[in-house]
Amino acid sequence: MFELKRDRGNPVYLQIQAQIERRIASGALCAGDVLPSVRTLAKQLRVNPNTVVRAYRELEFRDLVETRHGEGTFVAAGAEKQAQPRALLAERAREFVHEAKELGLTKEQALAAVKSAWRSSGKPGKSGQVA
Amino acid sequence: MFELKRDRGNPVYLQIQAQIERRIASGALCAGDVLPSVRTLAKQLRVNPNTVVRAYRELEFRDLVETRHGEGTFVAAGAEKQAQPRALLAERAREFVHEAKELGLTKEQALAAVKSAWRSSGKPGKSGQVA
DNA sequence: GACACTGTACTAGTTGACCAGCACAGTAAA
DNA sequence: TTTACTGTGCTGGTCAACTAGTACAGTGTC
Repeated sequence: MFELKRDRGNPVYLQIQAQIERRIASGALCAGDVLPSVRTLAKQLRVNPNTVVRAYRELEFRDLVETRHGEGTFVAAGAEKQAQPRALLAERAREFVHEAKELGLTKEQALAAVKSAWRSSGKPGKSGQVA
Repeated sequence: MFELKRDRGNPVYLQIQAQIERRIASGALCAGDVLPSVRTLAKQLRVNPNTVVRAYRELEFRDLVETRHGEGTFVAAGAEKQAQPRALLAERAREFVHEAKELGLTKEQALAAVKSAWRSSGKPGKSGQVA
């Protein structure tokens, strides 16, 4: 059974995504397993089907699931291997957040640090130093 | 001289904030130094004074600068010590981004991981909301 | 007091993220 | 073919983040 916490800044589609991801990483969902249809899950969670679609789509983008029009959505082959490094990254994220909180940063500031790092890592040409 | 890159997802006020912070961390700006007035800097960067105000306000919240109504904005005493751990965090952010990119994540997914970690991390009071 | 500077506060427009509503299209079994 | 399921695509509403416009208020010098 899937569960949601409805509050802003905690998008539903990301929660759905994360829950499926965890089940794949833990082995509760295996390659070939069928996921609830978008309508079924949407009804269960009392959200719009499109919200579930969005979660499924991102999982598909990362090759964790496979959707077949008219048939359903399935756990992809090799999904577990995809999901595990993700779990590792979640651990890194927790470490980063821990340090940020110790410095008294707000969530926005922590996110800004990541965004900034993302930009400057993208273009190894110049290091973003301005002064 | 301050510089901006105008693109979405890279808020101007955060860029201003980051540049001032770097100058403090590097010693280019010292305690007591006066910063450009909000209007001066706004004119120079071709943005609205309020955008500069927002940057200054967040820096003030973190005790990096001190604003005095009618006088100006100054680098706060002890600002350098505040700025240096921040630079360390930027390093952590870079490491995190590096790993995320190796996993083939998009920026949005990496940010989602941080957001998720932020939520699930302890809720010690609240995280110093600014606005 | 007049003036030129400084920061402050309120309001509004633009944009994007998120979610919902609804119609459309593919698949499979009776 | 019909029916009941499946996913897809388009559109619009709501909300928050970001930025701008404009008026207000404090400080210092003449």
